[in-house]
Amino acid sequence: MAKPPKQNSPITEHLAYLLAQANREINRQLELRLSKEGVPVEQWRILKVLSDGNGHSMGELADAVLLNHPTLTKMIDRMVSDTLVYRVQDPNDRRKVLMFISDRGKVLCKKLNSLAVDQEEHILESYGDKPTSELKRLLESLIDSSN
Amino acid sequence: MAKPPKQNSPITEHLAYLLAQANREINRQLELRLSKEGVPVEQWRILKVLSDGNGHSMGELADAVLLNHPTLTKMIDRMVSDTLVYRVQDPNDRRKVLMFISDRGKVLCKKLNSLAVDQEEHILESYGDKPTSELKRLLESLIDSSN
DNA sequence: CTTCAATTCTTGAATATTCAATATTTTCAA
DNA sequence: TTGAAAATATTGAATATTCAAGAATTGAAG
Repeated sequence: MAKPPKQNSPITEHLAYLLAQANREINRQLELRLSKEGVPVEQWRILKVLSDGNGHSMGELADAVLLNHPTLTKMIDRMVSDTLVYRVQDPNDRRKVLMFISDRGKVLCKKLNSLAVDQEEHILESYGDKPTSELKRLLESLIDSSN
Repeated sequence: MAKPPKQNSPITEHLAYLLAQANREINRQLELRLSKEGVPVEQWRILKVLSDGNGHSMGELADAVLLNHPTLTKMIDRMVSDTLVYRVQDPNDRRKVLMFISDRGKVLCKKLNSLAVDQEEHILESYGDKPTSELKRLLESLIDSSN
């Protein structure tokens, strides 16, 4: 009797790979739009989180925008130079630094938001309304179940 | 009449963000497993693609494993040093280099595959069978619709 | 109170990635 | 057939990221 061929699944069937591939593609598209304003995706995320007007600590921010602490510190350094955001020492816990968005940052953030909305709309068109919201739902619950 | 507050959707609702977050988390888990063999995820992908025994050009490989050409070149340099893969000039088109997996590479790849399968099983358990295959289906069709 | 461990952020060195330029080979039109 | 354009891979310099260590502050136990 011949062994059944232990068919090893190709890499394209792994969830990790599909996620990486989809992420890469969607990110590439978004990057392309935001490059009109010369801003990397991560900076848009930072501006968007800060645009609630509240102060956010570096740790909080790093989690929210999916960056390591040192990487975030250096990116924030650049954004401070560009006067998009500014640092304030937290008066209640002086180990912490609170980040705020500047007026210039708010103006830029609005432009970026509309570029991003363009993309979302483009996805809705080509991919469909229902699959999009279904995909979002599934991704949220995957993330939940991973904690 | 007060304007309705133009509620700007938080970043956590954007598809691009959800994909990045899910990808980061799943990739982190996979990295953790593969680190048992001291191998980065990208090298596992390379080995897996090459394990069909056929020669693959650098361009083909770069597409398949989601890496830029120069990044791939340098990663392959390391893997050649580790005798996991080797280069052969394509006899039919001498601009190309064909990559092959070595015996050592095959042995390592098998170990890595089972570590990756562990992870997939862990996801199936905590996230569920049906949501997983549904998510895969949606990701594939998103990727399709983006080309 | 004092001291020691934990938390938060930043820094500098090591490592990795990217961009632009280069070298080689092939393709194809004139 | 020749010469210019395209395709393929690599290199080196510029840039970005990461890891490990450091500085400052807080918390909490003795």
